[in-house]
Amino acid sequence: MGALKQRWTSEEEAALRAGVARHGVGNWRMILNDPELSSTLRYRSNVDLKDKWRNMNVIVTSSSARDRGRTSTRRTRAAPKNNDHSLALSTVTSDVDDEIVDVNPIPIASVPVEAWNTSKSKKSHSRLDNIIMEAIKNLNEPTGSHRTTIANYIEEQYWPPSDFDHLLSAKLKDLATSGKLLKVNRKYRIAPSSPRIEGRSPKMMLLEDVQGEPLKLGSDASRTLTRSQVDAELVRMATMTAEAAAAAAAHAVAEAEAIMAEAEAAAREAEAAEGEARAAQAFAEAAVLTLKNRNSAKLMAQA
DNA sequence: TTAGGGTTACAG
DNA sequence: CTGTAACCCTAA
Repeated sequence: MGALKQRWTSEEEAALRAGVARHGVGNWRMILNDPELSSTLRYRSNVDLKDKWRNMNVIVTSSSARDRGRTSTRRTRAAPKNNDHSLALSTVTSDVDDEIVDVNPIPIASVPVEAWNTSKSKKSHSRLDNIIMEAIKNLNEPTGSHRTTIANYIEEQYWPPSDFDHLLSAKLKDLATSGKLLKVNRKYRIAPSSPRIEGRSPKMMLLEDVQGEPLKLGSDASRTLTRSQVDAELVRMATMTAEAAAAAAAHAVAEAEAIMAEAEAAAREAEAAEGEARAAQAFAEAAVLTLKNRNSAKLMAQA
């Protein structure tokens, strides 16, 4: 058969990175079983994953991490010792210069109880806010997620305090009224508005925010239709007829495609540079992957 | 199934 | 020819 060397695409690499970030190094089969990743990696075997991961790391250890491994000394942030694993972000922060990459088979983060405290919330971002946003984002349900689903997700990822459910309800309500979340039919989704950073190189933007909006791939402000509007349309789809929803979905997909292309360009650009640019590339690739999956979800929603 | 050593294909 | 990436083999 076509026994030609099948070179890895950036999508596949992104999927692999995301998979490693999610399930840890060595759990290749688990990565392949991941519903989000299995579609992109469907032509790869667990051995392929292993080999590819080895190759990618060989590159890092032999070329750049040889002298000053201090490449990833950024993103310090006196935050809790809790790794955010929203996308392939943990990969970004941890394995860039390390031969022994993250060994967290299950990304459980023990969050100190104080961190959950909502009493002195700064009105904008609290720890729980970010976790909720991340949960909704990762749950990736096109029509939004129920409170119980969100709670379930968070409980799997963290160790929330016993009164967590109460806190969550309050926070969700809070976020909904403040406009950061949209509540549609008892389901919550990310609100379509998010301030954009402009006039910077894609690399910079990608490296900037980790806590706010992981999928903020800049310069959509320059486009006529922004992602915000796409999201708004998605919300409207919930109350649309099938035809109208299909049209809106097609529109949304087209838009996502443009963003994906942009992310790919950013990834390419990052590739040229060294060190932290690598992190940016990984992030961009992960973003591309996520958008792709979102596309599938959107298409299914209208079927 | 995985880790690691080895081999083949391809690019420079 | 040399280095790299994809692929293969096998012990554990």
